[in-house]
Amino acid sequence: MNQDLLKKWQSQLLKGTLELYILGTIAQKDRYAFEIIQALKVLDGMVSEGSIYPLLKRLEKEQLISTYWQESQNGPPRKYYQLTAVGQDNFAQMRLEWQDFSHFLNQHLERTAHDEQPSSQGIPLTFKQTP
Amino acid sequence: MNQDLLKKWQSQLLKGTLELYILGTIAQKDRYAFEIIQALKVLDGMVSEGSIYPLLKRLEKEQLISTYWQESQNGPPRKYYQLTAVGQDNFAQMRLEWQDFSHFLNQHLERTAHDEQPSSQGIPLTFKQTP
DNA sequence: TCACACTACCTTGCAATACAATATAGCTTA
DNA sequence: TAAGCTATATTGTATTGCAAGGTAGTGTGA
Repeated sequence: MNQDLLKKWQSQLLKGTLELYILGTIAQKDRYAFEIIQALKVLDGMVSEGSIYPLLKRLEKEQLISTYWQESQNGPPRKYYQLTAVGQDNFAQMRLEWQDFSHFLNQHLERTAHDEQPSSQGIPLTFKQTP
Repeated sequence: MNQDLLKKWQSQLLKGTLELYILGTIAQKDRYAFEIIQALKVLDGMVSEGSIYPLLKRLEKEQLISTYWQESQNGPPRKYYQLTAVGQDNFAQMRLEWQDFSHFLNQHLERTAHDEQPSSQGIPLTFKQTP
């Protein structure tokens, strides 16, 4: 497959989910941006600084996270991020959304895999019918 | 949680995955746009026409799908979409990407759920180290 | 002392994409 | 003729990931 296309698609996959990932990371314990960025470098350059800082800023603006500064033994001081109460709520709900969604898509792909007898009633859908 | 925020996030979740979903749908059997749109209406208005038509156009331009017209018993003629050979390849690969990715994120969230003893080595990462 | 590397922060401009809104037109039925 | 459904399509906007670039503190070796 065209590697450019693939890369473009990967970055599209990140939309939305990157936010969830970061919230999850911070939910574990307080983190500073550079720490997160370093960790994500393992992903073959799928994510870069230019994504993280603006995202963190947005999350702070939306009051899902808050920050505090702390000295470091080796290097400049670090700006730590922590979940607010609202952020925790939000995270929990987004997490459920994600589970529903990924489950939905996986089921759909499952069907694609091994049914060649077309379902007579069109495309079955099972994703959350929340009112 | 703020319902607007949630809705915005849902639409972000779709980025990238909508493409995969559509390819999967067409992989099952040839489809026309309106059929897909109708089916997706079940999703509480998560997806609308304005997303589907441009997407299909893009996929055609990238030669992942091709089209043919066919008369309908009730209404205007329909434009059917089918996967090309390239499209099938692409679909298969995107599907693997998706599986890796969703698995990765689920694992990450899993860790978030029930470890309060912080892993001493920072954030563990297991997502595909493809060369 | 000077240069370099590393840690750490941040901003700007661009590209991709979902979506609301809107437009067009054929077919059916009253 | 008009309404209502089927069906396709386009335009403009907002969101968001990312490459590229910038600032500054700390440590190390020549």
